[in-house]
Amino acid sequence: MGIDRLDARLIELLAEEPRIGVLEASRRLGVARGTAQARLDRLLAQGVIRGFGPEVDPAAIGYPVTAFATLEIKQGQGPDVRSHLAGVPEVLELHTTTGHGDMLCRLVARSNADLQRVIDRVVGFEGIVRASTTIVMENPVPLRMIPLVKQAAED
Amino acid sequence: MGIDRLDARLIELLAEEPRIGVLEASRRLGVARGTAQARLDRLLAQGVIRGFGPEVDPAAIGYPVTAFATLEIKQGQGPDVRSHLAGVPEVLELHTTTGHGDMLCRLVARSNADLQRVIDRVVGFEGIVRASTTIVMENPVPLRMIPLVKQAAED
DNA sequence: GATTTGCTGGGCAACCTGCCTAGCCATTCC
DNA sequence: GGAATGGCTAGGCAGGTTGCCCAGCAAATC
Repeated sequence: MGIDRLDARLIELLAEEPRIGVLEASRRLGVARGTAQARLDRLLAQGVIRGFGPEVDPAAIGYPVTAFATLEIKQGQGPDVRSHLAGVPEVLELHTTTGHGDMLCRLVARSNADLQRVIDRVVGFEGIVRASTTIVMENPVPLRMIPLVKQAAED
Repeated sequence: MGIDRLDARLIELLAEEPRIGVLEASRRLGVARGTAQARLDRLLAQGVIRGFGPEVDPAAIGYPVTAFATLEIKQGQGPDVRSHLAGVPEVLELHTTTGHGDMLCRLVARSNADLQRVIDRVVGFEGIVRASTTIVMENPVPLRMIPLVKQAAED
């Protein structure tokens, strides 16, 4: 039910050069095509690989500013706040966290000035008590899974 | 240099069904294959689409716990802390933020108990003054770009 | 010892990709 | 006005890939 070294190498390979396809991957891994095919099918079936969606860079479409906002929610307003935030395109993701009924969300904006508009829209909602925002300056480690995948394969 | 409606629909289509390929996409969009091809090439060249890497679900490979840690860094230790964190597989991403020389990082762990080990490893480094961690309970809005892409197309 | 599971190596038709051509149309430039 | 440019359509072609199938084999399991 876990993941082995072959799986990890497959994922790694696909992460580096997503366009190669199963056949080429099997060649590089030194296994039969059927094997690579079967592994990939299994990884998809198990949900290890969710899909191969295009990774869009918000900066490249005019949203170079990223920020994280911590929201304090009024008791029992969780569901409403969620659907409100889900309706804001600039909210890229939303997590509910431990603590004071808090949420953490990732925002993007067209500029620092525009961020104000986004934040106003985010917090302009009955049920959000308080919000604190931190702006991202750099992203030294962009979202990555490969090191984790490698580690997971050692079991 | 921006993005138009056709681009947005293309991205949307590829996000929903990444395996369809250019030909099928062009059919569904009602344009010639060459057009879809050219659009996709341009999106890739411009960096709007970074790639089509596999989206791996950490939970499915044994890391169901997600947390965010805010780190306070000692003056001038930024670069060292970065490379330290880059070496920890459980650190999925790292941002430097405004404020007190802070960083924000996303962590995963095998369990709540295991999270302690991860945090110890993260903060067990000369240069990190303080760390505060919040555990993610739910993820009502998983990372998404489509709404933003649609909005960006309206310009 | 018998069965199951996973891998290999190969084959086949259908399909897609990368690349190219030619014509068309609208916008832009001289 | 007239020409050039850029983006789209429509089609063709060779080569590679996919999806699917089979038989043989080895190791692990019962």
